[in-house]
Amino acid sequence: MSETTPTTELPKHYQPGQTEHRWSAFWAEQGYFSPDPDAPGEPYCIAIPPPNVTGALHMGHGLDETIQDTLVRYQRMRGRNALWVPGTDHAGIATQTVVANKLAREGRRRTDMGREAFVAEVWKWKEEHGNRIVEQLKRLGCSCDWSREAFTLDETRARAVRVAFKTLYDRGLIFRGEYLVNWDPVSLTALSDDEVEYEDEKGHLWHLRYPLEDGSGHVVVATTRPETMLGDTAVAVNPTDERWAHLIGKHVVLPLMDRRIPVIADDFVKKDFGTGLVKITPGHDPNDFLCGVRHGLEMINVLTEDARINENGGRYAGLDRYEARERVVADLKALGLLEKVEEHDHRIGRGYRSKAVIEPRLSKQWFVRIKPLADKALAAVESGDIRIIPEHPWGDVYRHWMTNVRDWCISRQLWWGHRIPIWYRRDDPETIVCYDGEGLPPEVAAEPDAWFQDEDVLDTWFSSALWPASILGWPEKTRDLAAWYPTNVLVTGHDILFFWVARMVMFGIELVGERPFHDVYLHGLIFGKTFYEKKGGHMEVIPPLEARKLEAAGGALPANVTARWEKMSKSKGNVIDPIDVIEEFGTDALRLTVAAYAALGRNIDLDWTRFEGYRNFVNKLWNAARFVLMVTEPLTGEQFRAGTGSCRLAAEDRWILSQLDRTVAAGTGYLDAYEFDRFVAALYGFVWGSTCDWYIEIAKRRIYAEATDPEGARAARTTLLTVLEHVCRLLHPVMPFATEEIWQIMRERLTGCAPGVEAPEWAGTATGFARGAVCVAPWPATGSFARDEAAEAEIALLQEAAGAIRNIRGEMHVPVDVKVQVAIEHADAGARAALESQGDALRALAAVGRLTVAASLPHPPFASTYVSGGMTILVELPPELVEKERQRLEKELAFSEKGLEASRRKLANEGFVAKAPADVVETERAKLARLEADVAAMRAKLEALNS
RNA sequence: GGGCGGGUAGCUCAGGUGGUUAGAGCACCAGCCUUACAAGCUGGGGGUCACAGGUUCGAAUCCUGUUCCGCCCA
Repeated sequence: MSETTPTTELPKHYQPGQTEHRWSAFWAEQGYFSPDPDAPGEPYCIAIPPPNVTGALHMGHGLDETIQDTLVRYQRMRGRNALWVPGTDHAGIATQTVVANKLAREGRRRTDMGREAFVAEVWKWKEEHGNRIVEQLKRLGCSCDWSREAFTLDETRARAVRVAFKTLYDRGLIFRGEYLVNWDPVSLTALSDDEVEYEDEKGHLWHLRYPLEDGSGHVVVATTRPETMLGDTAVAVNPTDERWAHLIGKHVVLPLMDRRIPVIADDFVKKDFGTGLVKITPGHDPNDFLCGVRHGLEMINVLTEDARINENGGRYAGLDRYEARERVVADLKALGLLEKVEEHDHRIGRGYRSKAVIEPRLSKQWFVRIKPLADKALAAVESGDIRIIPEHPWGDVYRHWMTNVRDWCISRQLWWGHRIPIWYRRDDPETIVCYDGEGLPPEVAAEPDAWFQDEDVLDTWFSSALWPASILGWPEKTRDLAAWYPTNVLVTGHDILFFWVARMVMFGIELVGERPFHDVYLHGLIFGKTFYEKKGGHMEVIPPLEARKLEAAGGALPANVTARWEKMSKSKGNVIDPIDVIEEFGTDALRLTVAAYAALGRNIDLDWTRFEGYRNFVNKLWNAARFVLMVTEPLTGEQFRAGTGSCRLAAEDRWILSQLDRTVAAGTGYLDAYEFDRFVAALYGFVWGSTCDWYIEIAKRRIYAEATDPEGARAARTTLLTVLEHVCRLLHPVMPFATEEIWQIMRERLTGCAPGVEAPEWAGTATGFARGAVCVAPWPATGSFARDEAAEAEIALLQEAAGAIRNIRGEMHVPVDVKVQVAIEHADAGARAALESQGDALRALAAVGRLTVAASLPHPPFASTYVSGGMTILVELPPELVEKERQRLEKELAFSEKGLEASRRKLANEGFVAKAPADVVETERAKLARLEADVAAMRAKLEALNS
């Protein structure tokens, strides 16, 4: 057993840097977070959204991980057999790009090295850098089971991917087809629809003349991409467009290429766009492609894979697409075939990694047939098997997407990833073998030279889509899988609802046979504040350090500075690095802050200054704990074990325990409902507002009066420790480190047990001290302490009276060390008794000297007055303050009169009295009566002052 | 162009099914190093709840329109 830390040695400020590593190591040693699948307790499981293996922790992770850890810790404390599986994602394009760039800086080219050598380099990189993100997750306090850490490209996950692919292939749900894909001409790979980001860009609309074959003139087509005309195979008009009806069926001669192409009718053509005539390039435009399929048009590809014109582009072959555009336009102009050019905004797609302008491209790719999978995935949400939280708007977004989703292109022309498990016969590439075992399929092994494997790898999301099952060992029927699948909740940002969440649902249902999770909790995205300074005619980004000074300075911004909330990006200087926050404020403060921001369905505009507020809260709890530990030293473990029930509790004890019970009930409800912001607010208010501001201050009196009232001191001490111990357990899920630190100090003092050592004799007490750590202590139960409305009313009265006297003292500038004489009149006998019993507390809280309470009292020569609801408080003051009191009282009077007027208006309104519910009217009447009395009393007082 | 959010104090945000004299934290002002905490304590000032209509006895809350900001889809 280790030495108990003397309270006097506890630092005045909580020091996160000193405690966090210690408890992280302790939890790991104890194995608290590595559950056995056969252990008792209903299973509870979360699969982490795997961060990119090459990435670094950002605020989005800070939020995502905090929420998951809060849930897992909460459920673990509730007695669930809780498992949180960590892991990382191989992130195909991102990682390959990072490593290729690094090699390029060393003068080595991927294409020169060859596939095997390059992939080996990526693995090397992964081994060197993959741990960084894991270490950072640990710093966030994540209670993951690190022994089950998974990687989307490791052995187990690779097998899952092969089996998934083969199963889908055998069921006809994977097919190969020629499609127009989103081609990234820089990364040289196809991208899925959602890996393309669209943005508006200024461009032009070129009006081109295509001569009619019969020499009867020409048609004018409008296009934003004139170079694609090289691949045109038709001109289309809307069938209802009377202007051009006579052209349908005729032919035009495609300029520059001298190709004869038809004029066709298709209702996708918008009559009001350009001339109402559009050129059709099935090989290079998605709409035109579909049109081409409908009309059986020839599909001509005029671009190479790196976006140059190919041999189909005649004399333009070899030119880059933008050079070709200029040349085509110039040549058409020279031929008199350029009618006009207009300014035109259009949307262009860019690869979300490479930022290259995406080129629609015809090519052979593997696809997942989505419709049958989407139907089931849709049904799972419709039936309530899967709950999307918050339902609005994401439930509708999900449904809409699932009903309109297109086939999913899963081929990626990369080297880093799961190689497509397909082999083709060299002499007949239509002969295909799909194999889900390790190594080569038998027919290939028999004749290795006769076959070749597909060069491509699978889209990273293909392996991520299997994640909730593959982390538990699927396709093997493991004990983990039996215990923890389906997982309980998937926590992620709403930006990857389609990328990932939807695909997990589809694969889970189709391949594993069951939904991958019950709940999907989608949180908002995090934005940072960018500061701009007006300089001359333009706005300039203010660099981070200066920006932070501006923000910390508070108050309004200078006139030439404006701030906007934008996606965090380094160039804007609005990135907040969670590790920096942890260094400066501590992990608990970071977690409290993001949890407090996590209101359902909202994006988060993250403000630096909030971290400080929650750092202060952690420190507040720390100091409350220091105080409690200091003043409760005389209390023995046995006395404490007897509990608050063994004490003669005062009203304030019953009050705080009653408040505690309400907090337990509310807090539990909030966590069950994923309302983390409300949870934090409730606990913050209880700890700071109720416990520190009032209970501790009131309790001091009995502790210091121990000699005359030992029983009272014992009750106060027991209550203080009880409240603190419960607060530690309640706050632990969101604030793991400080609570473990405080709880262990307390526990060691009272039980004599070192961290981790169980204390069976404490089982069944109101505390969690039987267990060796707060992270495995039981969650506080609602109903452990009585709700005591009489005590609540008594303390509310004390708070009102203390507040009133403090207000008077403050407004009248009575020095702190001067005690005031106070007389309180109250019409109600019960209230008088309550005030009498709280007299000592009131004297201490409001620096009151003599205090008298009665139904009616002789008023002193001059006093400052507070009037409310049958209570009159008179604070004796020196006569020279009479003018000040007049002003103060007039302000109070004006305030009450305003309320009185509003109340009168309401009750004078016949409609209100007739139609409002009786209890509302009754409440209003009582309010009116109270305000009338208050106002009358204040007026009388003012008159007395004036006489 | 279609859809969905949002606009509440200088800043960040609360305000489930309409009924408080509209709240909190930070910032601001005044006073306090009162032995748990100055990362603190006490008091105070500050909002025509984006705008305009409407429904209702009653609207920050419900409806319509306008406007601004953001996101998603085409």
